[in-house]
Amino acid sequence: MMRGRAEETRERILAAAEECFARQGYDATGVAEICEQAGVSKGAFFYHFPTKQAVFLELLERWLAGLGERLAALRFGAATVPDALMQMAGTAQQVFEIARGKLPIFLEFMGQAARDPRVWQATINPYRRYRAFFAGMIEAGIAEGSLRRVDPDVAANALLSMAIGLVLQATVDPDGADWGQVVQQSVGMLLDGMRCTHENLSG
Amino acid sequence: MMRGRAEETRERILAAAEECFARQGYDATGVAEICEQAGVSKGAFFYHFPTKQAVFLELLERWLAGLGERLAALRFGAATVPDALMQMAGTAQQVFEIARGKLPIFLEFMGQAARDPRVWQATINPYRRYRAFFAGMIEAGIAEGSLRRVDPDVAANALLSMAIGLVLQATVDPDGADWGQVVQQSVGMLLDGMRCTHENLSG
DNA sequence: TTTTATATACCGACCGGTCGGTATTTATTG
DNA sequence: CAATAAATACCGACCGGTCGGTATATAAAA
Repeated sequence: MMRGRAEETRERILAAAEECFARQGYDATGVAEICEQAGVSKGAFFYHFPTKQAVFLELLERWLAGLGERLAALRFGAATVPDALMQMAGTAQQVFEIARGKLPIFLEFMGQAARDPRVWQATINPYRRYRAFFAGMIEAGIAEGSLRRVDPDVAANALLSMAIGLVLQATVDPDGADWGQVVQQSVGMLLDGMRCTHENLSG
Repeated sequence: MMRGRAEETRERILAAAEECFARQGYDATGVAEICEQAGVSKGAFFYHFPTKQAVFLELLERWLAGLGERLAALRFGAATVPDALMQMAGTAQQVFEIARGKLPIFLEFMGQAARDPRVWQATINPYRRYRAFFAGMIEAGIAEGSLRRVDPDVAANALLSMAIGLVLQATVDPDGADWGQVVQQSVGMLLDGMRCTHENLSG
């Protein structure tokens, strides 16, 4: 019957917090506000979470885990590595549309990570996994002959930097461009410098 | 002669605020704390600035103006456009060293810009100038024959995205890499996709 | 003295978190 | 099954403390 009532309350708190954090930022969002939006009392809030920061951290972990899953899923859906990367860039359009207005929480995550050691720890490990993941893809691309013999770590870093920069711009200036398209163009241009062309294949 | 005593107070407040914001973030920094660090009373603070946010905004404007000047200065110091861009990337090393520990304020700026309309206005205009500036450089590069016929706007966007992403990473994880070097490698890789000739010796 | 500049004391709003108590669900027992 | 006990989930008033900002006093300069 009421099985999982507590669980549902937890989820409602998390959802409300996510929305508030995205709209106003972590500090500007009061616990009372989250509770009101979740239709839950303050008592319930502190029954399910020890502190406000705990909510933030759980949100962060879910977000990072979801991102990792999505990346991994797209990894094996394309024939060649450049294709896979372009396909990832292609999904950016949908991601931006879906996440519109919810994106500022990304900034919040970064900002907290730069200062709070706990948040930093929770962020940096997935981040390094992503970097290794991309480096692995580049390596595979070189092995399959679709990419030049670039340094995989450098290329992965360049790719990640661009991705981060694009997300940031889309966050701050969502109406400034068709970011979905910009992502494809930008990544495409970066890949042009890594693709294996006949001119530079054998030196 | 006490000429400029008020001016010096102002500067001390700004410097103290910059340091505090960088170390703890905007919200976590109290006016009292800024005053203490500046060796100034709260009365002096609110004599020179109407609100805490006004301090933040002036800091932001100075920062953006300084960045613009530095970019413009480097524009005409190189023979070709790719050279100029690589030279800009080269200065990143110094910038990161100098700004070490002062970089988190960049995140603060972005975070506020995503939410506060006034901060957004103060940020977006310089940002668009930078984008136009880079687009102009790319165009010049094409004209001088050192770059392929890429879309200048797209290329400028890619360049800016990468720059933003790199600064962000260096902010969150300053010890995670030799960012100065990473900047050069990443920008170099992007330029490889835009260069006209393939004289690059891939390492 | 009038104006400018800095200092001190203070206010009201607000915030994260606590606490004593209540409702609801689950387990136990007759 | 019903009755009861125990554990779980939730409520909302309240507290200590902080914060941005103000009011007012004082010192220096013009």
